[in-house]
Amino acid sequence: MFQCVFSSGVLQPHSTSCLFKHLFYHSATPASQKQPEPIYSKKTEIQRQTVRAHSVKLFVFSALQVARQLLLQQQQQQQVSGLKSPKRNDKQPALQVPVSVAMMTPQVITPQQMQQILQQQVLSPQQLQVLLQQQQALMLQQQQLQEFYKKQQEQLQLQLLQQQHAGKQPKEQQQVATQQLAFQQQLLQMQQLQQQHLLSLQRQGLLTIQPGQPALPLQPLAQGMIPTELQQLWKEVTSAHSAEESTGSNHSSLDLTTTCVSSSAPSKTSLIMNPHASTNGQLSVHTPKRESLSHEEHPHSHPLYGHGVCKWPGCEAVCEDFQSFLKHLNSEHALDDRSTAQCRVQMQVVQQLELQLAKDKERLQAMMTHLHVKSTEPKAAPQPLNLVSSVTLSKSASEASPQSLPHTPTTPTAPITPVTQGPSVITTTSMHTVGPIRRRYSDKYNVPISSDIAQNQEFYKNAEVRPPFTYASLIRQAILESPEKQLTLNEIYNWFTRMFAYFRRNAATWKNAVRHNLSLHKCFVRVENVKGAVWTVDEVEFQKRRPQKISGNPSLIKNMQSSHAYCTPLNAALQASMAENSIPLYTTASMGNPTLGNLASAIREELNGAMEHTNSNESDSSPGRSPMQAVHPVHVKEEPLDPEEAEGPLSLVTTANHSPDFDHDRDYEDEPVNEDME
DNA sequence: CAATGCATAAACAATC
DNA sequence: AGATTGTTTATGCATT
Repeated sequence: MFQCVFSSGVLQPHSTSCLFKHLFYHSATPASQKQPEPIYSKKTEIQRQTVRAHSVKLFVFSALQVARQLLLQQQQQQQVSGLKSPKRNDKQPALQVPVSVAMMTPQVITPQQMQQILQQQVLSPQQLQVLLQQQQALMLQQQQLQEFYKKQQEQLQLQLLQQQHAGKQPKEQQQVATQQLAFQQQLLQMQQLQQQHLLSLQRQGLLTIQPGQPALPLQPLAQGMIPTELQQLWKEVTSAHSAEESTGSNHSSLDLTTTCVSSSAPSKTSLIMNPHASTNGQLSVHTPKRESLSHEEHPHSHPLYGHGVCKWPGCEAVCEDFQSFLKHLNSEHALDDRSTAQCRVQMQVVQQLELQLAKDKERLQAMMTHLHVKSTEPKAAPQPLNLVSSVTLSKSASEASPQSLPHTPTTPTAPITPVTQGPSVITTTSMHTVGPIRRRYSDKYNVPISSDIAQNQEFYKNAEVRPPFTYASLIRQAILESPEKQLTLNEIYNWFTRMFAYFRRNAATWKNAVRHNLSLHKCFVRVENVKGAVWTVDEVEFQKRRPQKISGNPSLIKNMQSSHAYCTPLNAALQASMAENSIPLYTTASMGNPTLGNLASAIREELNGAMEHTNSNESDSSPGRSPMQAVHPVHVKEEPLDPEEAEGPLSLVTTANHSPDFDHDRDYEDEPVNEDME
């Protein structure tokens, strides 16, 4: 199915966003895989046999998940990503641009992942919240499942013991184990959902890590894929597993234990670990000897002991103190077939997870590599003109974070490179307070605003990226889009907030600017109406105001159009979560979607002097109709990040004081702004 | 370096 | 009276 996805299209060489759009377009079907139902449906039939398998597995899963999280966090810390994020375009299937097979490495991305990525790119805070909620729901489900199974397990444990006493032999146990495995698969799926979800979030984080430093593209990521801890963990598990495998099934427990005990390296004995252990990269044994050692080294931090209970899968026995826990461990979880079976199951689970993780990493890497290459290669911008970089950074921003300057890497080697320095940490707060920033729009380059907005509508709506147009242009656009070609001031406000996420904060600032522009420019004519006053546009004046400069330079236009696309909106929630994890994250204020505007319409509009407003719907419904792209292989210039990201906390502080409306971010958050235009 | 364009801030008045 | 709308001035930055 997935291959079908990638084999179905022809891709514009330049557009990462197109790729994502396309992928997203095809991702609807795979989404069904996310349904946890199968687990439930099968659980009843298997549960009787699944004594501890699930709990063991869950246990290991949680450990591995933590490990994976650690891994991903470390990846982020390495500031690798060079990925730009595509815009989410689920509402505009018409905009889907086919992806060429050549561009893709079909095996690297699963539909699920793709969809998740797509769904989570350019997330608005609301979207992310939903996702997080979903994840929480998943986790909740799992918890409930776990509890349920533990109950079942207690009963089954009794049965099992009875069976054993009654002379049941390993053979039957193996059968049980097999079924346990089957059940594990189910739970594994669920776990994978969570993991992928997490992974996606982390990817998002990766993607949001922004360029600015040409020299550090993907290598760090590739090399840093596997944190030391995880690698070690892997090694441990693998070696242990192989050790176990090498022994007869009947004696595996003994051998396994022997291996553990005899292991000289403390870190070589951990078969079961809890999240804490994995997080710390500490490995410990569950054998008595090892425990004592572990205890000495890390007092009361036994992987199998936490919150006063035994963490042995399916046990949960309450242990007053660590000593009693050790006693309990030695007495209840001594070497026997049961413990051995649990270990085996666990190892298999771990291996599966490792495989899955490896695959995911591979895919991620391939994706990033692919995107990196793609975005890099087409860049042939004749001039360093870039829309975003043309934006003026505020003084404070520049001073505060010189490295964060969104300068366009016009070199082919530095496309979407992550910024590894500069404002290393941008807090959620700072992200939200992108506040009054002085920046220059590229409006002067005459990018056809209507087509740009139309093409990137979803992007602008969700990403807090400042549209690369002047207030005057935006106001004009708002007015022209209205049926009556006239709007009240409030309607103009609403258009701004509705069309651009960016204008959902710092209302006082930009509203003032809007009013200022309306009054200042002759092209805006105030007309007294029955209900009050409306604003109209005097196109002649407007055209006077903006000399047409670049009609003849398509590449410039292209650059303009694509430039702002590579910025990724910082996901507030994501950032918050990262902040919670103390992950130094440098993110951008915007996430990009390189939706290249429809150049044809762009040029047309350009030539027409934008006199005749192009219907935005028109461009919406014609995805790949850009002749210009065909004629001129699009050169996507690696545009710099939105300067906002470069702003950094300092800028925030400096501007915050000036902004009377500084803290009114939510002014428009939930405000329905649909009165006009509809 | 000056001119220009734009963003931002703010004072102020008129109106709702 | 307070909020909104509209005008105007000032300032700073970037581009030309």
